[in-house]
Amino acid sequence: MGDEQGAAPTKQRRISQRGIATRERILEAANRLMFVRGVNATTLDDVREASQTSKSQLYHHFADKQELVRALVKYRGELVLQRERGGLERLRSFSGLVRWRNALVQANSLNNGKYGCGLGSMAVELSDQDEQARSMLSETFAAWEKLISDGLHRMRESGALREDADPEKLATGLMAALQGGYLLANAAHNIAPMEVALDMALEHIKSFLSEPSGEPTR
Amino acid sequence: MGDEQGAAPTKQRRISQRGIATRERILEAANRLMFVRGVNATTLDDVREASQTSKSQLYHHFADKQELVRALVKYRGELVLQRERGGLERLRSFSGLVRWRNALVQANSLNNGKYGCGLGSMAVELSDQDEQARSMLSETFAAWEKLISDGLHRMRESGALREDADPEKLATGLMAALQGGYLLANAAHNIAPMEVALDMALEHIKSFLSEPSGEPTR
DNA sequence: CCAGTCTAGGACTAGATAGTCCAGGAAAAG
DNA sequence: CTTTTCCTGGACTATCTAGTCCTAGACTGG
Repeated sequence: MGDEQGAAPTKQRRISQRGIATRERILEAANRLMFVRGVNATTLDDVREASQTSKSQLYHHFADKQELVRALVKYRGELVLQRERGGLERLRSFSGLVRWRNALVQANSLNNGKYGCGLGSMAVELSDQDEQARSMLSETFAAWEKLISDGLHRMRESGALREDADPEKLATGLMAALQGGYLLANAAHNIAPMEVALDMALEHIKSFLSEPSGEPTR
Repeated sequence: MGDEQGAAPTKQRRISQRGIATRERILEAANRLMFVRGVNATTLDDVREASQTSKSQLYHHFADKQELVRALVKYRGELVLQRERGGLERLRSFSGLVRWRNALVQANSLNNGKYGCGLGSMAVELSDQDEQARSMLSETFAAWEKLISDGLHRMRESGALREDADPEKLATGLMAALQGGYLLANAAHNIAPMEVALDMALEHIKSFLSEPSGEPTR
């Protein structure tokens, strides 16, 4: 992932606190605007205005719009992964997954599912347009899935999950249900499909829980 | 959705075969281009060139780009529903679902999952941009889900599916898995996540099958 | 075959948008 | 305090794109 912002390797730029803050302000504004309007429907002038900066600053910190978008992909990816690490890093039980599900649903129901997943929508918009962005997004999804599958591995090692459970596949299925849920909820302006989808995926995982006493699933 | 092309209601336009063919050619070209590049990244000049028509024809048949896009949403929706009707209308068994799954996977693997679902990608791109397009897409998704849930209802009535199965929820879950699968496959340029996601949803449905043990699934 | 209406072609315009440039100001270095 | 380097502002340009307009040709009904 280590790609520099276009600065020559020999000539190292001094970068001041103010500069860093400006760059951050631009990214933050781009993130906000492009989340609601989409990447292609957001102009640099929109970003400039919302970030209280100027054209030359934009082009000082980012070579062109494509680089800004790529930086945003990275930025948003890190935000999501950081948030998800909080909810998944210590995942050790099925009830932890349920709590994770509830947090996502609640977060998305604040705006009635209106805007979908920040990563998923970028993936749809950019995949056929910017190969580098696509591969970064793909890696981010993989890292996100790994947070889930790591948790499922822990559950399997602790005996909560049966041996024949495949954490990677379960994580992929859960992620697909999540993304599909976001998409349908966004289209319908209704959070329900997202809940149904996540519940399906959780039910599927549940069917791999070890059965200390009770019936298998139902 | 009977909205006229801007013509006054009293004055009805004659429309010739040639005109119909031109309109169709435009829609077909827009469909093709916007499928691979996305709606916003496709210009009217692209459409004009690809359809071998001219600006005035575009604006003769469609009031503006928004109307063209809306017509495309309808057009593509009808295409998908027609295709899906073929695969789902006579669905009566689990193995029918498996065949349906295989057909979708095979169709999408032709281009390595590169372009996702024509409806899903439009939904992501247009939902926050054109309320009317969003609601049409939402209705199309609902109709698609209904094709599935109708099949599941038939399965329940015939006793293949248990009484406690909820066809609507199962259909929503399957649709979400499908859309999420498309999205992840598109981002990864790899069909595998779509297969995993669909298999999860089918497995979930399978868990609601009546159990006279040996139910052949393949 | 004539008139009126529909269809086609493509040049043209207005506006938006990505990207450039340069002058002035702020911050660090000595 | 002076110099150098970096940061900021915003006017400016070239280009792209949606949308308009005018002319010519084709079809249909009488």
